[in-house]
Parts: sequence; structure tokens; C-alpha cells
Amino acid sequence: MKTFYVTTPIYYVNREPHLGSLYTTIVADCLTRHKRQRGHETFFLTGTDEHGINIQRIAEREGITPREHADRIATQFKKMFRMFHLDTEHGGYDIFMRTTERFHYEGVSELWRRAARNRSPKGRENIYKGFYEGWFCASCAAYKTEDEYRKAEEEGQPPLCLEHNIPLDRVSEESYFFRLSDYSETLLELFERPGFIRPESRRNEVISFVKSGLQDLSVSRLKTSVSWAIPVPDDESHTIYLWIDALSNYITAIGFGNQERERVAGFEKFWPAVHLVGKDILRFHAVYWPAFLIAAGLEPPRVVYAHGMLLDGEGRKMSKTLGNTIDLDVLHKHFQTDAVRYFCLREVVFGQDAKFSYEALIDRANSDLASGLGNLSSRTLTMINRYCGGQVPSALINEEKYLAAKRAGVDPDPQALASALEHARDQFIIFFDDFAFSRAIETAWGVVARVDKMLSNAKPWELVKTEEQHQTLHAVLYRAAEALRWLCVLLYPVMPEATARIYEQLGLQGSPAQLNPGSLRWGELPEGTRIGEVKALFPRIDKAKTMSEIEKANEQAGGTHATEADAVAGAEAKSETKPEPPMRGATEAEAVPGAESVEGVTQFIEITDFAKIDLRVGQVLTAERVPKSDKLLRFTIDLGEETPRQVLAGIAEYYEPEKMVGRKLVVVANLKPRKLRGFESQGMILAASIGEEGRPVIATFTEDVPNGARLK
RNA sequence: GGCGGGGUAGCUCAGCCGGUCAGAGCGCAAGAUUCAUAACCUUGAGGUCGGGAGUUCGAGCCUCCCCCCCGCUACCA
Repeated sequence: MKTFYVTTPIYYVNREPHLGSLYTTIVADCLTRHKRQRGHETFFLTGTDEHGINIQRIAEREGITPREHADRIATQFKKMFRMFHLDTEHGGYDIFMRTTERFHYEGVSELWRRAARNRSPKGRENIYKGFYEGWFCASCAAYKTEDEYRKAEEEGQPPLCLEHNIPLDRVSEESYFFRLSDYSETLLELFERPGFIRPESRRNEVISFVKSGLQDLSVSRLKTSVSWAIPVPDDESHTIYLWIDALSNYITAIGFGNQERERVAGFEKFWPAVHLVGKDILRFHAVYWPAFLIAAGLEPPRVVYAHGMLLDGEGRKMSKTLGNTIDLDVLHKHFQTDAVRYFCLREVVFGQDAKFSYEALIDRANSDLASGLGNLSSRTLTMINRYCGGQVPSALINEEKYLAAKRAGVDPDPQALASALEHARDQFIIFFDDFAFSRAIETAWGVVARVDKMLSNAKPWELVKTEEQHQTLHAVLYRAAEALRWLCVLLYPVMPEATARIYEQLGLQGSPAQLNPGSLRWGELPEGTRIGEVKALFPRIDKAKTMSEIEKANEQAGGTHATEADAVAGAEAKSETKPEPPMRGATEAEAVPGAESVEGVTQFIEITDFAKIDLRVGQVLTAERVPKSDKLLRFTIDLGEETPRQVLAGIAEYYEPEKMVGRKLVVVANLKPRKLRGFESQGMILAASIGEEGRPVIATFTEDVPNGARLK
């Protein structure tokens, strides 16, 4: 039996569940159900990523243990998935993976050991300790090996990063490294596999990233700095950093490195997987992860599919600060699960960003589901009830009635309709295999339109009036009912509940889940079947009313949040109040280079260290953009010295040069001068770095200060 | 700045190698109809296919230039 293994990212427990995680999980669920119908043995993984310094900190702030915090968030995820019927009981995921499980520890250790035992493609150690030669590039957020930096021209100066051409810092923390730099060729070869990275445009991005040169990856932290993590095998003093820990969940969950899970799922049986990931974490899954696997002598994933982000109705990122998020409780309260699923799969072109708004959802639900599929089902079944005594009628039109049928505009031969359905069926499957869910669904809706038209043309309500046309009437209604049956089978993965209900209303036993869409044959709807009670599947949603209810709920929620925020004013902002991309799933949450990596090496300094930094008050005399640079502004600044300094700063995207003139600010006065875009910068302007994109906000004084005054 | 992807009806988008390609769905309007969840069916939108130039018998679809948007990436001491 063929197997199919699909994963969502494991969601990082630094924030509560949000629409993004729901979306990815819905897609995975849909894929799984479709494959199951097609006769594959499937395994569907989702879960949470629970280690790391961030979780340690959050827990500290909450006054609980990291484990308790992780439990809390994991529970919320499970609850959310249950709410939207994505849990095991509803036929959803097979495992809710947690990286704090014991079997995961075992599997991760095994992966590490195997990688460490093997040699890289260039015959070197895969994992090595890189502590004595700890040249760290702040921009790369990575350590540099000898062939990745250039010696400084002067004796005694730090070497320069080849990529950034900036001096490297000597960092004392020791760390294990993964020899990623030896894997470029191997990876580029892997990317040639058709469909390995999708969509195609993303594949190109990854290729150009790899071609630009890979650096070795720091894969451990000192236990003294990150204790909430899996220990490095055979080295008590280190813990395994994000990458290997989080990514390897995809194999430990199905039994790599542990008997317990192997029995339940089966690594040999299910690996390799199809990974569904947000586009923001594609690199980790398409580059690092395959490299780890290859290093350990394992097969890389089958597919890494990067999907897009869900944006608000205006196309902006969703964020709590903007107040444009979709509240999952609200969503659940006002919409059927199947309507949400339908919207996610039909409105969104899988792989691309999409707008997600309550209004659009209501429109889709009303036009496609209520007026479309729901109405077709309703009119068909009602007519069978009324004209055929509630039993699926005969499909047969005797030869002597052919003429009558034709007179009524009905083809005595159902072949045309049957062929159309077969074609739609084949297209549907092709689209599904290509992850083109929206196209597949469009195809199904072509069938809905066709059957609607057939009914309108044949006018069963007229046929019923003439005895001679009763066979025609029955045949037409049979055809409609049979088409409905096909639609149930095709659309089951998209809307498991609604299709099951139509199926039931058709009087059929069992569930469309058990039928293979590829095996649909015309005419297998048994005649004489007593149909069930006809009920509206998708009640029409009153848009105005629903929207005003939602808005009211939002206002209340907004008010509550504000109060809470006030109550903890002064406390650090919680991570979930920061504007973050909605799709930021777990496996990557920590994986923002520069964030955690830098934190990992932050150490206390002595007051004497601080005294080395000469901070001065400066006043901007002139300011202008640096030609051919997006970000650089060139200033001359009066530091109370004889001649003003020339200083460059990368703030052009956020500050108008004209408005900077005359401003007082803080300058690092004894920074080693450096050339940028041909201009020497003789200092550095201090600014706060805000939010995801690091928007600079320049440090200023509220009182008057003389130029050149020293800060200490 | 480099690389990549886009800019087509009010909205969301199809349009493969250039010649029924000027389209679909939604929304909107009119008509028809009553089996159905004010639904279904028919018809209509006269949109410079981002702007300009060119190649061609003929160009959303090819070439060049320009404008705008998005993604990746450099610079941001």
C-alpha cells in the first residue's frame, strides 16, 4: 500500500494559536483525507516546538516552569484544532507532536550521533566544535571558519567577514557546528528534483541563496545560557540549538531513533514526508533540514511546499497592534468549520499570499456554498421527495419515450453529462496532486453549474405534469442526484462534514471518505434508495448582521486588551502583542537569525568595558542621501570638535534628511572609521531598533544639551 | 543596488510556444422562471490588457526603455 506523510510546521509555543497555524493545518488535513480516499495509508503530523531561551524567558516572567508554559500553549493548540475538527477524533492529525516528548529526545540524540559519525560530502567531520577560533560575524549571526574570512590588513586587527566586509568579533562561547558549507553541491543537486521545492519561484530563491555560499551552522549552545533544550549527546555542557531539535521532529514522531513511535507509526514506512511550511521558514526546511538528513545518511523530504501568508482585507499583514487579526473564537462562532475550510482552499491560491476577511468569507459562503452547492442539493432532493415519492428514481428512458424526452430538451442518453463528470473528476485529481486546491474546487463548481443548468432546461416541474414525460423527469432527477454523489466524493476532503450530510440525505450508507474519487463510475447510485430528511446545508449568512456582531465583539475584545495592557504597563511587552507575521509557525519562531543567535552570546560586561565606549552628544549640520544607496544617509555632525564629523547611518528608509538637520543625537565617537559606499563614516548614530523589520528610532534628549557632552 | 515574480473588466484573477485572447467567477443591471437557501437560468459590462517605442502580415502574449507593486538578497559602524 502506498503511504503518504504530511507535516505542518510544529508551532512555537511563544504565542497563542492564530489563523496561520489553523490555515496550514487545514490544508494538511485536506490533503491527508484526499490521499486516504485514494487508498494511501496516511500519516499527518502537527504539533508544537517547545524549547529555547525564549520559552525559558516567558516562563520566568510568568513565574512558572518552561514545561508548564509549554503545556499551557500546547493545550490551547489542541483545543483550537478540536474546535475546527482537525484532531484525531474528527479524522484529523495522527500525532500532536511535542518536542518535549521523551522519544523526541532519543531520536534527536540519535540523529546527532549519526551525523557526527558520518563525514560530509567533502570528507570532513559533519559536526565539530568551534570554540577557539570563534570569529563571529554579527551580520551573518554566524561563526566564520578560516576560509570564510579575510585577514585584516593591519597586524592585530580582527579579520573581516568575506560577505559583509566587516570586522568579526571574537566570541568566547564554544559551540558545535554543522558543516553546512560542505553541502552546497549536494543540495543544489537535490533541488533539481522536480517538485522538491514548490512553488517554482520559491525554488529559485533557495537556489540563489545556496549559490551565494553557505556558512557552517552553529548547532549548540552552552547549557549555562540555554538550559531548556535537549542535551548534546556525550557533552553535558552543551544543549542542542533550535535547528536540529525542532526540524527533526518530523522523523522522531514517526519512530526514528525510538521503538515506541516506530511501532505506532513507522519511520521506514512513512518517510520521506511532504512538508507544508510558511514561505518565511522555507529556507530552514529546504536547506538546513535536508543537509542534516543527508549528513545522518537519511533521505531528504519528498516535497517542501512553501505557502503564502494570509493578509487582511486590505492586503496588510495581520497584527494585534493593527487590530486586523482574525479571532479564532469569532471565526468559530460565526462560521461552519466547512465554510472556513472551503474558503482557505478555494479563495487562496495555494502558495500565494491571500486576503482573508470576514466579508470575503461571508461572500464565498453565501454565493458558492448556499446558492451553489447547498441550493443544488436542496432543489434536487426536494424534487425527488415531491415527484418521486422520496426514492431515487430510475435513470432509464425507454426507446419509445426518446422522442418525448427530446421534445423536452433532454438527451435520452446520459453520456454527455457522464463524460463531463468524468473529465471533471480527472481534472480534480490532477489539480489535487499538484496542490492546486483552488483549481480543483473550481472544476467541481463547474459541475454544479452544469447540473443547475440541466435542471433549469429540463424543467422537472413541467415534466411532472405530463404522464408521458415521467421517465424523462425521473432520468433528469437521477442524473442530478448522481452528480451530487460524485461531488460528495470529490469534495469530501474539502468539506468532510457537509459532504457527509449530503451523502446521508441522498440516502446512502457509509461515508464519501471511504470512496476513491478515481474510481467513480457513472450510474452507481442505486435506484430506489430512500432519501433522508432534506435540510439546508449552508444557511445563508446575513452579512450586515454578522458583520455588526463581529465588530461589536472586536470592540469589546479591544477594550479588554487595552485594560490588560495598562495593568501591566512597564512590564515587558509580551511576544504576542508584537506585530508578527501571521504565518510565523513554530519551527522558525526562534529561527530569526540575529535575534536568538545574538542573544546567545550576550554576556555581562565590566564597567571598564563600557568606559571604552565614547558616547557624545552631536548635532546634525548637514544630511543627505548617499547616491545609489537605499538605506544610507550621510551626515556631518558637530561633536564640539574643531571639525565636524562625517557619519553614515542606515536610516534613509525611515528619516528624511531635510528633517534631520539641527537635531541633537547620540554618537559613538570612538568607533573605528570605516568606508561605506565610498564615504568614510567616523562614528555611529544610536537608535532603537523596533519590531520585525528593525525600524530605527533615533535616541534624543528632551532637555537641551551642549554638543560634545559625554554620556556615561 | 543585484536577482526573481507581477501590473488584464468595480473586486479576485485565467490567458501554453504571438493570429476566435479580449475571458471566468463575484458584485451590479435587465429579462425569464418558480423545484430550490430572494436561489437557479438567459443577457449585458463596451476594460487604451501599467506607460512609451520597436519587431511582425498580425502582440496582454516577443524586444528595448520607463513607472509602480511584491519576494529574495547587499549596504544599514
